[in-house]
Amino acid sequence: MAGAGAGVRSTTGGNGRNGRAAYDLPAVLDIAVTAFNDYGYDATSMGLLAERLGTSKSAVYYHVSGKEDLLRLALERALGALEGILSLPGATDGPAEDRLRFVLRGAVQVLVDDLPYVTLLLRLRGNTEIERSALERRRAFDHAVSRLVDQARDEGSLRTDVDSGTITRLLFGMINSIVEWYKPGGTLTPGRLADDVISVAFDGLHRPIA
Amino acid sequence: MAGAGAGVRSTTGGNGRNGRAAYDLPAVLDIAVTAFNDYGYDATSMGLLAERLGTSKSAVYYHVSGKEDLLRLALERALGALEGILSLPGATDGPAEDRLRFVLRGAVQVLVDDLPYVTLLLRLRGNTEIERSALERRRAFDHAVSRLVDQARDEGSLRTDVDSGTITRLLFGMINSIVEWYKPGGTLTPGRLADDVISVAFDGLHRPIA
DNA sequence: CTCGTTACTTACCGATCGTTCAGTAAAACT
DNA sequence: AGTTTTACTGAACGATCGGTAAGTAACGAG
Repeated sequence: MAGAGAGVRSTTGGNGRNGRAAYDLPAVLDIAVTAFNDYGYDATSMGLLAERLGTSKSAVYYHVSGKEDLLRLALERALGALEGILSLPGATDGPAEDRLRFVLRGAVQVLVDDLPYVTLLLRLRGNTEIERSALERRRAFDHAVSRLVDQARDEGSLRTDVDSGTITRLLFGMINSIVEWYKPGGTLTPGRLADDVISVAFDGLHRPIA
Repeated sequence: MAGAGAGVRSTTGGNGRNGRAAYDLPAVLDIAVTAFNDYGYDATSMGLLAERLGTSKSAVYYHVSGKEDLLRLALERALGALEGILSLPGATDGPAEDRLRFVLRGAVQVLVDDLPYVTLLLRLRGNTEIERSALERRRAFDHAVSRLVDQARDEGSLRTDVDSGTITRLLFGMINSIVEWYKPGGTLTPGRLADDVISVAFDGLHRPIA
């Protein structure tokens, strides 16, 4: 066993089958995603990943088919979490403004829960097929929220003097920026963060009338 | 003269001195920044830049000392434009809320005017010394805006139930997201965009009371 | 113990990266 | 014309990249 790394072995002493104990794939993915966010996907070498895992480059290839496979797995996790929001009852039943609030709150929650994974998703540029298909799914999610904004407008809840596409984009701009500055574990809890985001988005920066 | 590219020569037939006419450095920078944004700084090769310029790789090195030099020049332009806002009279005189509105409007204007340059700045990760020093200047700008938010709060213009740091970050999240979706030349003019941003930021998404 | 399966290790491959260098074409100056 | 200065060309450098091949150590099953 070479290297000075921690050695992220499977916590289960064995896998119930023959052979040596394997590295924990989720742990491998965690380290890969962190590195991708630190240095950028392209600038992160498989050698660096292996070093951080305390193993060799080719050992990584035993678990994943290649660098793009790591990216694909990570993006799947982020997209799955986001898409899951839309199928919850709170996103499908009730007045449009309530559903919009529910989805936005859920998005903040997912952002915080899977911070590095969503960070990776939000920084994609779409230069490979994997990135393009992930971006397409992300656009589908954005579009679903955009429809909620339209419905809330139709129901009279939202202002009509600003284009609804602009509103949706500014909304996502605000929410997505969270991955660039939020540090979990501080005094700002995820729940309070979601409250603040929703409140600022709907009521603005001015002091409340009441 | 090899290559099939456009050949971005200096528009001035000569430079008033000896020797051949040179490539226009600003034009070279434009192409470099566009490529950096398309593929990411690391994934953009000097070979690709040369190809887009209709030149050879080594010809680029006659004008710039290296890849990082291109990054440095580009970031200098973006940061200079942003910092310029803060020294204008509108940013230094008057009530804090007015100054805040002025700076936010100016930031939107700079974002649109120097879109690719600011885009590059906003995507930095800070892995080289050049990136780190640019990020420090960007943080200084952010901090100046944060102080304006604090002053506006002290003057009673802004809500006090949300942390001012959170407010500043959400504000910048909204504004900075513009580089990810705004396409100049459409029906949404820069001035209207700035109006919408300021209006949504201060008054929120709800329909106006009046 | 032996055997089969799993999980690696070391060494290496071709390709591409940023960068350099010696030579040369093109313009202005005399 | 010849000279000087500027702007480039083509080829190559060492380093590093993602990925592979062949051999081996570690385990469970019999």
